[in-house]
Amino acid sequence: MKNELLSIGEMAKINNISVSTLRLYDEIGLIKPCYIDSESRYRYYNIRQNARLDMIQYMKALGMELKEIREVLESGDTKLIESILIHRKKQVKEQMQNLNLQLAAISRTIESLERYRKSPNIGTITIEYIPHRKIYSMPTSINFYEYGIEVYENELRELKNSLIKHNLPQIYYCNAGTTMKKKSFLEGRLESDEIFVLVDDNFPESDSIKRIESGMYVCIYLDSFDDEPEYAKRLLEYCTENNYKVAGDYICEVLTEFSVFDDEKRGMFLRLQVPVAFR
Amino acid sequence: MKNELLSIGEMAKINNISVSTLRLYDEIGLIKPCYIDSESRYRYYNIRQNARLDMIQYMKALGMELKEIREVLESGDTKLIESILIHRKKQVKEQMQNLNLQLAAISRTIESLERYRKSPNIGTITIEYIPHRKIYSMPTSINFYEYGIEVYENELRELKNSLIKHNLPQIYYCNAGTTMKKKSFLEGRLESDEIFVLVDDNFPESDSIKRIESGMYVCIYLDSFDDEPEYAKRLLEYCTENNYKVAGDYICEVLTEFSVFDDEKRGMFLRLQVPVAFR
DNA sequence: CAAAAACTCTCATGTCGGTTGAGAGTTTTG
DNA sequence: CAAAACTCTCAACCGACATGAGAGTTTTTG
Repeated sequence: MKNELLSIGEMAKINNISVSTLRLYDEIGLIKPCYIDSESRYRYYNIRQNARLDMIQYMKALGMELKEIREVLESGDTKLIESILIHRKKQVKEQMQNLNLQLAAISRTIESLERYRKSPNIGTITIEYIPHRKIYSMPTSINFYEYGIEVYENELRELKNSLIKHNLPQIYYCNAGTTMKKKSFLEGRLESDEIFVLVDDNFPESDSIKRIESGMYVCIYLDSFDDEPEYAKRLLEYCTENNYKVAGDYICEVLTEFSVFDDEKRGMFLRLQVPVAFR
Repeated sequence: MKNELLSIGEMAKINNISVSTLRLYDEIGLIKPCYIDSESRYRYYNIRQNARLDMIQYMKALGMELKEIREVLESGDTKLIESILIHRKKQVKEQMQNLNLQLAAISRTIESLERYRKSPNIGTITIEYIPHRKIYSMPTSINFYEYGIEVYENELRELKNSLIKHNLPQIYYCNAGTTMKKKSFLEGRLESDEIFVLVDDNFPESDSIKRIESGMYVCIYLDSFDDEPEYAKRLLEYCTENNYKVAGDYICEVLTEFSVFDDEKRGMFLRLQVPVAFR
């Protein structure tokens, strides 16, 4: 081996890159060895080619694709690289936003799991302060209490598609819930009013995004939609017996949902709640 | 088609997913159609299976891999999902850091391109205020001015590997530079002292990371390392003629580098500089 | 100077999360 | 009952490599 020339292994080592990557780069024309032995087909590089390889690695670190890098290297056009970078900048910003949403969602989910593990027994009634929340909601087109779970699932689909249409990250589609008018609840009629998902507090209020005020809520816990009618009744009875004055609409909130156990049912942890006023 | 069953196309549509994705999920066991016609092999889903599909899509939105999702669904273990999520959280945070670095590097590069286009003619001498900078540096093991570009390239490799060893993002490896002691410069001897890369201002100072103070610098612009000796000489002459008192070490800074034009040389834009004191 | 070790070659395959397409068969619609 | 719409399986493709087989080459070692 001549003094000046580096074998592919040496070139790889001094550049912290793998031999196969160098071969790939040769194949796609990113960086060709300066000399190829015509008999053995061995590739040999010149140390000066490091400059080009540095450039390649730098552009890669900027997130450019190999195809783009090749175009830049072929054209030698600084305008081209600039336009690619400006485009890339947008991409990166979007990715960061997505990651932020993901991170928040992951944290929410971990918390939700913790809550699930420490959850009260089914049927427990509590009186809790619940901070304010924001929801993305849609009126239900049918009273799904009168029909089966299929109708509820359809409503859910519509909510999901509506979220997508409104360009809201689909990641919010989880922990859904439904509301019922105070009047219906008090009169013991199960009449669905709205279906919703919780969203970030910093979304501006609008037609579909509204705020549920904080306050004291009487709550009852359960683990299946099937039991909602019965437990809603118990909740109402409890309020009546204890003379709590229902101060707003009824909410059925999904705290945790793991549809992992079988295909047929949503494995859930629910909290039915009504705001109550003291005095 | 029975009332209860959804064809794969219907299932796809109501879930905003493609038919082929559903087939893939079937194949890898994420979600199996509840009924397959034994003659036509057509897949049919139940609307209740949306719950499982929702779960899948949600976990996907959290950045989980399909394999992980399958494991969670198979085991039905909330501990498993939690450990995956905790791990994923770390990943996401790392990714965000990387993206932040990328974004900064992209912006620097775009600026550098702009600067390149508005750069003064070769040989221009300026007197400029240069804000303080931070550098990651290594002493040069040989005086590369005495040897060829190969020796300089070797020093560069060492700097690069040193960066990697110190766990500094490789993205800083760009816009390298070298320094020379004030004494050497004043006596007209070309003796390399250090080789460096610029790093973020918020890195803490250490053995290898130090601060170059802000100040007025006499500078000369050029476009090739080959010309450095000559232009360094001109810089010194200029200082002498104009009675500028050299106040610190000489710096050779790479402002822009595009090794795109050929394999043999670094296509560069350089600024030689010495700090000067006015009294 | 020969044998062993280390290296390199080409070519094929796998990774992930799908998408696209071909060619054949099935269901729905008018 | 024909046409349109749908679905099936199977294979190939994307990007940026990694891995491995089997053959050949170079370098090191004794």
